[in-house]
Amino acid sequence: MQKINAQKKAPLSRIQEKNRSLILKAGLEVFSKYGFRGSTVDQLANAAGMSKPNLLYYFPSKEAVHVALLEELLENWLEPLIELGPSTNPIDEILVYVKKKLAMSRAYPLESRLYANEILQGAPNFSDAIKGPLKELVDEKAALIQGWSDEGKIAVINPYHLIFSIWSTTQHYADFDVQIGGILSSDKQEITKDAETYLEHLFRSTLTPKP
Amino acid sequence: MQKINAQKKAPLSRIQEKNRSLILKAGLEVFSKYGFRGSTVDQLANAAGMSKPNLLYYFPSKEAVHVALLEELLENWLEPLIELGPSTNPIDEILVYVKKKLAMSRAYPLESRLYANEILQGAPNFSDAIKGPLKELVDEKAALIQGWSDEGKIAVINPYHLIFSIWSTTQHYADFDVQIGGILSSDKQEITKDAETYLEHLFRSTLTPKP
DNA sequence: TGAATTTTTGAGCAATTGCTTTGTTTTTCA
DNA sequence: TGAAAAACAAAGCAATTGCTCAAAAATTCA
Repeated sequence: MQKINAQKKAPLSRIQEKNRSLILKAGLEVFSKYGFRGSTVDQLANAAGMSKPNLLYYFPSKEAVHVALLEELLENWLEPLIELGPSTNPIDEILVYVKKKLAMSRAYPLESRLYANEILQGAPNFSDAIKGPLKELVDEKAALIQGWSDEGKIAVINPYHLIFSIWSTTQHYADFDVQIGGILSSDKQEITKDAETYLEHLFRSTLTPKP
Repeated sequence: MQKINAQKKAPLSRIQEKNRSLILKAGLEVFSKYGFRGSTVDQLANAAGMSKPNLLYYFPSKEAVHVALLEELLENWLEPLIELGPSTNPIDEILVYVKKKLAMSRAYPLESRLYANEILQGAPNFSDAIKGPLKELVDEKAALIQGWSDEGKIAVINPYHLIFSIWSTTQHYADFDVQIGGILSSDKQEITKDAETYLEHLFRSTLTPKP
């Protein structure tokens, strides 16, 4: 258990780069589908196209792969909300955020499901991130939105629950993809278009102040 | 593989009744947290307070417990939507549905998570239900809502995506419970109250036709 | 009561789990 | 080129998996 120099950042050879990314890609596929406990190292190794011991040569354990994925995920997850900022037109500013989140659900459905799986299982590897950086960011943006509300630029709404509803409606298109595909017969592109139209109407109506 | 009399409905003794329900309760707790693949028969038996072979005396396999739970779930899941029907006040009719769904998320969070887990994993035991009864019901109610929209009684919206947004926003309070609890400091009762106020505003604004 | 039936479980099975050992192959670079 | 280092994998480890067996304990009911 020696770990004097916590980071001995040997700059990663080309092979290391490639294999670590193969493993992370495989981990994303497998963990997002079966959750941490439902996934096996064999599945990971197969999906990554390498032997089990070789996978464990790059990551010390199954959990290490999972943690690495979650850390990477957090950044991308927070990014669109970070970009939400002061604006002369708060409604459009919020709608841009909605559209970015919807686009992310479409572009990165596996990431969305990985996240959903982790939360569903009680966030055993993520509760620090939730109570720390995520909460701070949400508090900050909720205050911003509350300000708009106080100024009468948007309707009077609870900013936290607004954010929750943006998350839930947009991520739904990734997480419940199978359900939506079973109910709607249109192709994905059309579903996405309809979703965007609907969500634009949904949040614009909600945010527009009443006279 | 004989199965001449498919149903030999011996009417279940008191012991059978009790133990089957103990097992289903245990299955709900375990499967809703870890998904099917992430749950073990040992966990089920422990949660049910009985030995492993005894559990398997009542259900032939781990999968049988899971399937039984999903079948039970489907009915309860569809019920509130079934009740959505013709009304002279469509907006309130839909808002009643929203409130019922939110109440269900609060009363039966484990059921919600069981469902979410199954969908996330690709609905291996549920895709028939989705493409069959669920789709039919949603088609029917979407037509009803479309009618209201055509008559100008509610705003012009895509009824399918309206339903998806009701599902996602309400179920979010069960499925992402851990995340919400990490962000909000208020107690559950207050969160539920705020959620209800917010969702009422959200869907009323959306559904109210523009002049 | 007591014989038949139902319920329960300790022990155990083959297969799978996460991970290690041990050694071979490939790559690097002096 | 060749020796050191890095990359790889066959075999195997103890523990856990889903499930079975055989027999004991509890219950039912004539």
